[in-house]
Amino acid sequence: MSTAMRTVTNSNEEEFELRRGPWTLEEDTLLIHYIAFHGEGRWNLLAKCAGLKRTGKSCRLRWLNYLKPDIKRGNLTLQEQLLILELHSKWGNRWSKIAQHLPGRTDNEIKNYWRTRVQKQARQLKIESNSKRFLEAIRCIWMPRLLEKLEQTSSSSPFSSSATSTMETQNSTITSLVKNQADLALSSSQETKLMDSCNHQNENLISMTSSNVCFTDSMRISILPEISEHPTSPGPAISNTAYNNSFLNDCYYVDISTYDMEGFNLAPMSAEGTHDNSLSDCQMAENNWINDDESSTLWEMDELWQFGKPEEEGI
DNA sequence: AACTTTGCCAACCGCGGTGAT
DNA sequence: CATCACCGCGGTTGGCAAAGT
Repeated sequence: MSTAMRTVTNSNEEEFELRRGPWTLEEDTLLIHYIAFHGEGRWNLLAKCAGLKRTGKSCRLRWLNYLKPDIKRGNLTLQEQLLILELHSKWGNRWSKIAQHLPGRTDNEIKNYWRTRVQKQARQLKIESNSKRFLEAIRCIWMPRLLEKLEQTSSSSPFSSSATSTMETQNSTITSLVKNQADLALSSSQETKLMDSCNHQNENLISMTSSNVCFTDSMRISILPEISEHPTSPGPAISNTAYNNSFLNDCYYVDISTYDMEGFNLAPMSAEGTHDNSLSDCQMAENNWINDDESSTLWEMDELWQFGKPEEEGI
């Protein structure tokens, strides 16, 4: 039987065909017009009244994830990625809740992003995507990297990228926050201290210089406005966000000076690179997990290796 | 060029919460 | 209070396209 059509027998009523699978243009039009006149909600009733041979659920999903006028299309911007990372660290797989803070983005889209991009990295590192270690990697490497990239794009071509063509409100808010944070961080010349998880592992692989991103209790990234439990439009209010994850209680210093974003394409490792042969054991990530134009790869092989190593030292 | 693998995303499914009866 | 229907959420799957071999 075709997967696009299933016969459903209703004990009380006539047998009718219930469509499944991809929506047709005609169905979309029907749904759009019906909602335009009658509004959304009461999905089962809506499906019947609109003459759609779909379940209410299906209609709701189609509307919310695809047809709704304010749905945003295209790659997630750096800001959006940052938001997702941040909010996920806060709320976990509460996709709907997270989506409320990304106007025009659906929970489905965010969920897909997480599964295809983020969890993929965890798989390749052979660590649990919800493990402390991976969360640390996200916070200590990925988010600072996004921040730096944001900093670069906002200063070099503030009006050119799609990142600035969408999410204008959040963009200006986050960008300014990011800038402040970056300035703050970069002005710090404190003694370098490696992240806990990187502490005793191949320290020579990460050359530290005087410019470091410094995350301390008092100035944790703060890239994001305080996100309320009940989001209000247009955008979240601004205030400092303190990370309360226990594993972040330590002060993390992440050297970003060694992360050459422009040349950061994790091209196939050269044999004479700085990397241990044992890297091959680690099934390192390929070079394009955030591979659209504006969000080049943010992982460095060295860093991945640090996090990809088996749990040790009581982390 | 043909085949296989991988990535992506739309859509479906099952479950739990909630309100109406 | 119990039951039912509906709704929303999160997990999972299927199918298509691109990339790789």
